[in-house]
Amino acid sequence: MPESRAGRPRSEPARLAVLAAARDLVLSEGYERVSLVQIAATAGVGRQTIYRWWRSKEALLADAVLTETLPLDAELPPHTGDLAADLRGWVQSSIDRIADSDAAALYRALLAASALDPAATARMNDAFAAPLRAAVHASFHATGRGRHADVAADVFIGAMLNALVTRDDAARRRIADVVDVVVRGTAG
Amino acid sequence: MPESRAGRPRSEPARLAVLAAARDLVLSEGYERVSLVQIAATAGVGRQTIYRWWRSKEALLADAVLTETLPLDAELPPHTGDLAADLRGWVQSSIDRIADSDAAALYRALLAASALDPAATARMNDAFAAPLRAAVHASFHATGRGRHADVAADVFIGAMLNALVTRDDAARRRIADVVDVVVRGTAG
Amino acid sequence: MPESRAGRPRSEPARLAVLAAARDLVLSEGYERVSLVQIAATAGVGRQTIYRWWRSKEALLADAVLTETLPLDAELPPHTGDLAADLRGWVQSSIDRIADSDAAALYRALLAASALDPAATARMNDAFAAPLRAAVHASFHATGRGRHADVAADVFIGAMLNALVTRDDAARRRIADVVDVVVRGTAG
Amino acid sequence: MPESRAGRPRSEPARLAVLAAARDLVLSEGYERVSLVQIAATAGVGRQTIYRWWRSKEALLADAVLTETLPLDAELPPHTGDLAADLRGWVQSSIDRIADSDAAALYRALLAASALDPAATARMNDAFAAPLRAAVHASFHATGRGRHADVAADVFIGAMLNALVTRDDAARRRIADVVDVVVRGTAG
DNA sequence: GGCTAAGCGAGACGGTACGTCGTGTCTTAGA
DNA sequence: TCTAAGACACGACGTACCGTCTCGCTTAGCC
Repeated sequence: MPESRAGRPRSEPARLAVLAAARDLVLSEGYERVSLVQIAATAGVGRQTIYRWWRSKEALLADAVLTETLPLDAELPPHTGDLAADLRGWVQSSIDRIADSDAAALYRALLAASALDPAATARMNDAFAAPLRAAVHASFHATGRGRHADVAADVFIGAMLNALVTRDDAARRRIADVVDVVVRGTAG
Repeated sequence: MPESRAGRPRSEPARLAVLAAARDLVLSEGYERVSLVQIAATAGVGRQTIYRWWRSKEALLADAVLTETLPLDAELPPHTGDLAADLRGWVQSSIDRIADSDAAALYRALLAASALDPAATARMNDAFAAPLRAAVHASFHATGRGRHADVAADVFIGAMLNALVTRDDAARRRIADVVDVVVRGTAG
Repeated sequence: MPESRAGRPRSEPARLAVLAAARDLVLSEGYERVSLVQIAATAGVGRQTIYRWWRSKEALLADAVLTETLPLDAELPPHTGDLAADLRGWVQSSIDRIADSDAAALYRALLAASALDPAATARMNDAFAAPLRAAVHASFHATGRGRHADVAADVFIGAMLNALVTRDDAARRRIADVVDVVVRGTAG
Repeated sequence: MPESRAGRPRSEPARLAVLAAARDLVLSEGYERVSLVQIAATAGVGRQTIYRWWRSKEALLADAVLTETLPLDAELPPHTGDLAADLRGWVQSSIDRIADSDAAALYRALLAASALDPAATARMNDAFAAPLRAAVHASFHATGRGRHADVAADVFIGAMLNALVTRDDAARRRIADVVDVVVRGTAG
């Protein structure tokens, strides 16, 4: 029995309460204005317990934001034979899910953290870019556009980032058109 | 009745020293870790002097980052008759100028600030998105693609954001291909 | 002009408010249970201001207790010709002033600090033992008992310490008898 | 029905290790700076074990200090017929034993605890004042000075406290003279 | 040329958050 | 039921920073 450790085990409920409290406070107070004291109080947890799980407030927030933001679907959109329509629906619904929700602030926080911290970038890639890229690869290879898959994924990811960071609803609605342009531009 | 007031005039050299110090410290310490005390000391300036020019640390950093990051060229790329080649060169050189430079950290800081603060978003739009969008509009209208101008601008901006935030050199190099796809996809 | 320093001068009112708050809280909460947060809040002062004046909570409490406890009278008791009566009245009133007052807790705190910290001992000596010793010296030399002055002072100080630390009212009342015994024992 | 309870019996070695560790740490770190964590670690004991024997850190320290400081001899000094000489030797050797030893810090800690906490005062009284007072009573009654016994005990205790708290070697050496003065002052 | 007023560097002010440490309780596995 | 180990809630400590205020001094425009 190698893994049984002495002493009282760490409280997973406490950890989850902290993550939930962090998410709620990022949403209600804003990423930059959350304090550990607030988080601990909201979670009903001692401050030291937070530092037992995370090295710093920064690490906690990175974890909380990543845990509480849903990763994009890596599943292929259902094939109807019409690539443009399939992608359009899938990309549009992805960005809508991100930008419509109350959690848009969490995604923006995730983006900001990534811009400032390479480590956060890697984690955002795992949850965000990589699944999307995989799905696009599958679709594009299935339709003979394999060599354009990475470029297309760049474009979709970029368009989402743009809509997210600018909060520009018009840009968000134009994402369907972006898909059409890319599908046309990668034909043949 | 001139608006010159009595008393000693504000020191422009002090203001510039503050901006330079802010930029240097963002680069050397990181956006989140700069402190006003550091900035004031580095600039050889009293703290109150900074607050005489900017309302808050946040405002100073936004201003410093924006002042010290070069806005994209709003000038139309020189027309050679080959839209794809013109755009490709212009977009690629823009992103290279941003991402190659030591100041990439400043651009990332600007992006992070925009993600967290709508006010910063507006300023970033003025300096970046708007000029780029204007240039694309001009090019696209001149080549009969006017109705696709906004979508194309979305894509170029997005691709740049993606390359910037992910620090992915491969994605950066693919931006030339992005331009080609968009030009093809908006033909006719 | 050697002493004029740059910057805002330190606030003497703030310092005094801190000392008063420290004294009040030692009296109401007990020496061991006072917290700097309480003191700062009671004094209406930022915590950093306290650390600007004192190096630590310990240093503040030592200073506060010493400042707020009245030193013994170093003045000679009025000579009536009856040394025993003069000393008796003076010693008894000294111990009564210490032990009767609400500030007894402050004197006990001072004693405890002295027991634990030689630096505090020196300060207590200045405020407490030295004046008493000086007064006893004067009286004893004036009455031909000079060579017993130090011993007598030891006894009076010790008796006071005993009454103070034991909180024993009977011992306190016996201090008058202590004086008589010493006067008798040092005669001739 | 014996009062032995079911389950594992408490570990007396653990208790003694805790007391020894507490004493050592008071000596090496200082009374105010000892922590339970240190004590437990030094004693090789779990923290809960300490709380099974003592109600609080304070109670442990009081107990440790008292256990590790030798109480004064309550035994009468051997009668030689010369009260002054007998007392002088006994009192002087008592204070020397206290103040010379490495454990002087423990006695001072005990004194400090007594000044701050009435409960500690009671314990100190049991170990120190009461035995000394009993011995003095016996001696004084045996020599017809019974009515001065309490006063004399006050003086001896006080002189010891004074020497202990002030760390003043001269005062310590004068204790022999104190005895002489008291013996003279209580004659007849 | 002196007066007035605002800016200047410096640094203390009240507050708030951070990350660490200590206390006393609780919860594991094991003796 | 005790043991060592260690997590738990709580709260104090000392530091860092923010944005404001207050010194003595400097630097302009206006009388």
